[in-house]
Amino acid sequence: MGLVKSEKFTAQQNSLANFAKAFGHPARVAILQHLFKINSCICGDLVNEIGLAQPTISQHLKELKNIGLIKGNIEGTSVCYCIDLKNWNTMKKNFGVFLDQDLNLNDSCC
Amino acid sequence: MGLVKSEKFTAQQNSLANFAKAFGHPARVAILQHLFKINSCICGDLVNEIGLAQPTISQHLKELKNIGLIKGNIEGTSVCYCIDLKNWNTMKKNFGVFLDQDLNLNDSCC
DNA sequence: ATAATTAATCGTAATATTGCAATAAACAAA
DNA sequence: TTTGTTTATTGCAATATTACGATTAATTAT
Repeated sequence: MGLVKSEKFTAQQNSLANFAKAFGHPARVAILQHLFKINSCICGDLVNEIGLAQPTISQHLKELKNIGLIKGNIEGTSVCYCIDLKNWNTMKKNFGVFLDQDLNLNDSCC
Repeated sequence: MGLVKSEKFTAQQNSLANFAKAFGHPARVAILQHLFKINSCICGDLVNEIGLAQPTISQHLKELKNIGLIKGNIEGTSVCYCIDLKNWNTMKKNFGVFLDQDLNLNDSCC
């Protein structure tokens, strides 16, 4: 009923799904790409860059921050966001294991 | 409005987000893992394996099939599902580029 | 102090997702 | 043909997500 039955799954499965969910919106993909590209931090430029309203971008940033992929530092009246490389690498490793499952597969079937 | 403004983003960003969305539910993660593990095909065993109702599993299978990650062959009264390795590898390559963005990043900031 | 700037939060509308009971469809076995 | 088996579909209820206008909070500039 609109709510995931997480208790049926392992912690790893839930964790992977949650990170995937974070990547499951193009705005969040674009935000992460822009943060990587700029290499240093960014704030409300993302609103101009992406073209969604400020509260919408702010909401996406909050989700990325909640799951730990980015962090934000207050600099005067603006906020400087950047990738949290430590968490990114942990996520990346787990995702890698999932994506490399095909290496154990001899052949397709059916 | 509950509806993504896809036109604001590139085809690549939308594609990546769509694959991520497919991984964004632990049941679909579990289904894919089980298909890889069994190495050959599977059908309604997934219902027993995962513990969600049959229509729910059927719905998740449909989503995975729609995005091209699995394919199903009818075998008498049951359906044999398996990974679509060709599409899996395409997805994997695109995801890899996204995940490897950190390699261009000299240092974190803020 | 007042005004301007920036970002977060609140409230709300529209749409999407999840889950399942009930049913249908397709086939196999008796 | 009738019965059982398996999977898909329909319909619906509950919850989640997306988006944004309006507002608030915090800081800076005048």
